[in-house]
Amino acid sequence: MRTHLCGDLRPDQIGDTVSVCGWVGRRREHGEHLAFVDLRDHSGIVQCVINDDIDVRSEYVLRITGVVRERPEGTINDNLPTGQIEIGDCEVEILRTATPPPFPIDARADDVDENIRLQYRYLDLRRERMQKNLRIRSAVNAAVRNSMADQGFVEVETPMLVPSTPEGAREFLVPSRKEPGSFYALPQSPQLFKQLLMVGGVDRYYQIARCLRDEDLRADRQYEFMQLDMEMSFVDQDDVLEAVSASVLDAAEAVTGERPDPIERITWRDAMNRFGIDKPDLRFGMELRELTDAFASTEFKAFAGAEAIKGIKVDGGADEYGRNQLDKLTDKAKGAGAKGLVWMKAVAGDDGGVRFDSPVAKFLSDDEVAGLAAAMDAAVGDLVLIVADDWEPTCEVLGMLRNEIGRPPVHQGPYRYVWVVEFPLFVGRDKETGNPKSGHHPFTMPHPDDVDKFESDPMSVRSIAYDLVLNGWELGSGSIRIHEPELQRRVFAGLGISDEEAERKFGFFLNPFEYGAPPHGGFAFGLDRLVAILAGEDNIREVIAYPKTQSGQDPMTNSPTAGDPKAVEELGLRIIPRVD
RNA sequence: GGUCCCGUGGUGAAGUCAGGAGUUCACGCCGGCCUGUCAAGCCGGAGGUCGCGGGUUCAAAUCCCGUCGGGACCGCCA
Repeated sequence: MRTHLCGDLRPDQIGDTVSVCGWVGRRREHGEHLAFVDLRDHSGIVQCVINDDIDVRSEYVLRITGVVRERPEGTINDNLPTGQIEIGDCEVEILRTATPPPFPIDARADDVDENIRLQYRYLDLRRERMQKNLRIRSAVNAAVRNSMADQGFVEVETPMLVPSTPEGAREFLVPSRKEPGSFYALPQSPQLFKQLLMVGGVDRYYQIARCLRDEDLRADRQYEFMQLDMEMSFVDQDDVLEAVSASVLDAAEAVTGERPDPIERITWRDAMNRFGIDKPDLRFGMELRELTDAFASTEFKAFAGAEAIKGIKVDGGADEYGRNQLDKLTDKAKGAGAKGLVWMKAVAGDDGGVRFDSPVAKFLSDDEVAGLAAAMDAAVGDLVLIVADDWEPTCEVLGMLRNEIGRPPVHQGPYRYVWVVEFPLFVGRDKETGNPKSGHHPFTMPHPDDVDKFESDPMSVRSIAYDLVLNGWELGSGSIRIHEPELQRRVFAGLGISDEEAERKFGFFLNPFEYGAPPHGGFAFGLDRLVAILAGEDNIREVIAYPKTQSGQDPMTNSPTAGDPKAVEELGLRIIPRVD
């Protein structure tokens, strides 16, 4: 039907008779004998000069055959890639008329209520921004596939109907018709299957896998999302990190044309100490500073005896933050679990040095003030925020404040990838049993140097688990897995899981290891998140063709919908009336 | 489960704090004029249950209560 794409026409084609197909964008009519029509397809727009009085309206679908010609002197449009030429002597074929769209099919729809964009997603997708995002996504998928294939990985599909597993994210359940009362689950990840592929001798597996989790939605979370899922046999952590790095950097290069620097590494403990979070955003400073020593012998009660005292400095923030805003920051800090927040404004002292304006200044000695100014490297006009508490909450609260105050939108600025390694094996404790909980999952390899601390100090045991972080978003995580039973038993013991319980909960998964599980490890990273950041979006819905809203609905199809009573009955289900 | 923000012709906004006739602006739509525009221009016109329900009031887009929908975040996401 067509010889060229609209956006591809250039002065090279001058004199050629071409056919293009697309949608009518803007029209500029000058009476019966002259009209300019911008014809649009996914490649861009081209101006067609129509000398008939043919009636073409917004979003009509046309096939136009005409001659490419140079635009007359003074009518070149530098804002368009096709702006040097136009199509004249146009023969217009209306392939389909159209009712006017509810919103303009151009950048102005960026401001349209997202619900309306999603209701008419097929129109939204016609826009340049969405076309660009879909193509970036496709390029990332292709680059990742190429990269994995180049590295000797084998693409294997795993089932979508899987057994329900006891722990982890809430699953979507699928009722079985043949066995009423029984359910499949949709996979929250292919974890079980990929590790068994290693037992199966696949050696290097990957899959662009759809994962489903019935958890609340966010800017970076959808019910369904895509992961580059991979697993490798006979490897250590470096092998996995290198393989993942290669595919991520290949994908980034495919989109931006520039290969990022090798990805730096930081330990979990350093990340917490310096940034107060396990997914640090390295694009800006404001690092946490250590103040524990500076207040080692303080009389100030809020600081005395605290396990950790740390601060962050807001450059020039003294004037910017009034009492009102400081109160809000304090509320936020308390909301995050802090006992309180100490703020100090650096002002000029009588001796030319720095002293601090603060409600607590009077409790601090001259030595402490000097130590604080030095440790924070505070200059006149700076705002210092200090938290004193146990080590982890101190870090977390300041990390939250650091992000709150200094963090740019996720897509902005340079791309800062970072590996966070040596995550703790256990994180927190179960509210009911008091047992430690797995940081990553129960099959994660403990750090070999820490194995003897299992019983004496379990919470300090590190693991061979790692996250990949980009601009403060967790792209993904992985670990080296436990492949031999004695170590697995010790980890289960640390988690408070007995042999019987382990057999009951995880037997189906671990018993196959008895037939010879190779040492193995793997990783999975979220493609939606990577694509969103590479596309300059701060919301993964913008890079998903048909996303759901925060309440899990699709305004275009109105799903979820009530189940057909017959179908429900056939599944052996009965709907319980909702009680509020 | 919680905190905060938003909902006004097809679209985007102003109006809401401080109640007084569905008022205004831009885009779009319909009709007319117009042979070099590109956010075309000029003239005219149509189009709204101010998300929904209740309350207060002589009077509600505006105040109060509830509810629905959207968004950001906390919880949750081994």
